[in-house]
Amino acid sequence: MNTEETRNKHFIEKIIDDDLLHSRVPEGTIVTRFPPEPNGYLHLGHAKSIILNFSLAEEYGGRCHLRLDDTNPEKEDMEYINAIQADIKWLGFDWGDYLYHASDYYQQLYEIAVSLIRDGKAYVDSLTPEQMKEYRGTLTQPGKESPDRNRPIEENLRLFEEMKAGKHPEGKYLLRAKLDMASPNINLRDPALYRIKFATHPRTGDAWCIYPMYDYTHPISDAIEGITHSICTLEFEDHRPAYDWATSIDHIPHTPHQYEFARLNINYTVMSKRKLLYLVKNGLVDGWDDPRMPTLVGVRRRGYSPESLKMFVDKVGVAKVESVVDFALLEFCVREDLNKRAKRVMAVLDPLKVTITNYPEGESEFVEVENNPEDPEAGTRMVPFSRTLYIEQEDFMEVPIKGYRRLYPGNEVRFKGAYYLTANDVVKDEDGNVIEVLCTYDPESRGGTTPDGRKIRGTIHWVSAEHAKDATVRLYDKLFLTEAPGEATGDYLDDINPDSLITLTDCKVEPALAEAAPGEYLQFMRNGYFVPDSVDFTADAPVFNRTVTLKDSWSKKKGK
RNA sequence: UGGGAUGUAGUGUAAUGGUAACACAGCAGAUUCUGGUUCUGCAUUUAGGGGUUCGAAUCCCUUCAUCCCAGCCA
Repeated sequence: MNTEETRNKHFIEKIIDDDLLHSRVPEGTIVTRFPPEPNGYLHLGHAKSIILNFSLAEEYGGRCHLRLDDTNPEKEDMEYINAIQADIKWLGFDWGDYLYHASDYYQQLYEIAVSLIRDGKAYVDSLTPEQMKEYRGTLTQPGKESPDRNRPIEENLRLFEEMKAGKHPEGKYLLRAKLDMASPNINLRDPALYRIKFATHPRTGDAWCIYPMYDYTHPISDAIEGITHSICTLEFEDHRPAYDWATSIDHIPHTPHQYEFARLNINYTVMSKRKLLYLVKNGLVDGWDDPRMPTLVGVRRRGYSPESLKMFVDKVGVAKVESVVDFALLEFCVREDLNKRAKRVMAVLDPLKVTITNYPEGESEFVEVENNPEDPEAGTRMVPFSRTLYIEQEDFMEVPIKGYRRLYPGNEVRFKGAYYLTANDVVKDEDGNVIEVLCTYDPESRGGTTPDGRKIRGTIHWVSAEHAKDATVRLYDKLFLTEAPGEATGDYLDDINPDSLITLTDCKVEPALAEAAPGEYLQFMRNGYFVPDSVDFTADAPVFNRTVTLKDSWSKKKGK
């Protein structure tokens, strides 16, 4: 639901308001539905549709059905049917008792088709696919009527019955609606209603060998379920007349209406099932749930929260303009949400050893660090501190650049929650690389403040060397290098980002992180938001995925 | 080029005849035990051309641009 203080209603809400005002809604309540075809995993584009449909139902006190649109057994699979349900639940929506499948209506759909034939409104056609194409005409030229268009009703009835009984091979016959072959709208040039397919359906098995088409099934399914507002994407605008035709067939119990909105497009990614499937099948990613994928299983494993997705969809809005949303908006929403809920912890991704020369050898202590400055309820935790620590390589410069306020010789910085340290000397390897920084600490600064109240410009994170756990950290970046993958060369694969995944294996993390729970939202202080990987994380070998970086104004400034 | 739709800052979305706005992105600055957060400020917008009107993003005409449709896919 919309959590903004106020937001202008979008055009679908305005339509609903108007329908409610004029009592055009049976039962006085709206009914929406999310109708995916179970032929792949759900992605961010589906999330927009799911959130739109379910939120509308919540907002108006109506209900939202989940209907699996399973009318093409060649493409559909139980794997997808299950995954879709899991994804919707993860998003936080519940269809309650209203789980349906288009296949639930096969018998009814069949009977309606028979009545259509009886009424002379549908006929069995024997045109081959090639002839069909030819007879259909073109965008600028009307089609012509099939010789079978005036087949006697009795014969149509008999043939359709034979189709259903499996007496004819695939492609031999087709049941078509008798509409208008000269219509400028090609969807009205006697659309196919039923085709023969000897395929095993994931739910009905081999019970049927004729399967109803989308333009016939979808509107009638909506009508049967009492859907009031059937919301779909823009490319179905041309199908609305077919939708209206189907819902006006005699004895259809109710007349739903279709409204179209613009699908969600995001730059730097691809959203078509075909392309995503290709990435998976060819090992360009590690599966549908690869954290770089725009699939719901992918972003979930990446560490995006359902709330951040809802915020994103809310900010994107609902309109009829074909648009491409900036990836940065998605990342903003993720940060915005995670900032409130992520537990702050310290993890060093690129370790550099620091030794405190005036800290007693062999000793250690615990310092108290807050879990989330944004959330007073989050409390604090105790983190071990000792003579030898790790900090980020980035946080030390032997010769500091302008504006640098981290550790450098002679500079005093605060080690988060612990003490003030001053760098005095470095140890180098034979190549001249700094491999260790020698510091002294001020025992008076324990807890991060001193009695004299002196100001410290820099605060950096750290872990105690002897207490730290080794961890693997996966840094994810955009899957594509360009805003519109494939736009320049015609092949989206040309724009794949070779560095979309960087795996760091020598990271040092706070000991408590070994007990992190997969899916727990974390912020590695100053590094970004991370989540334990839901597949590979173990206490012995922790693996973390970077969800999103922190906003970073320093690297920009530094680059100038 | 037949039909259907759509054009508002860089991006997305409001404003439906009465001061063009919100968010993201960008750029400054302040605050800060995260160069994060928070706060403040700045720059940038009605596709073009006509018309109606005291007044037009909004109404009319026209041009242009973009998207969708010729599956026995959804």
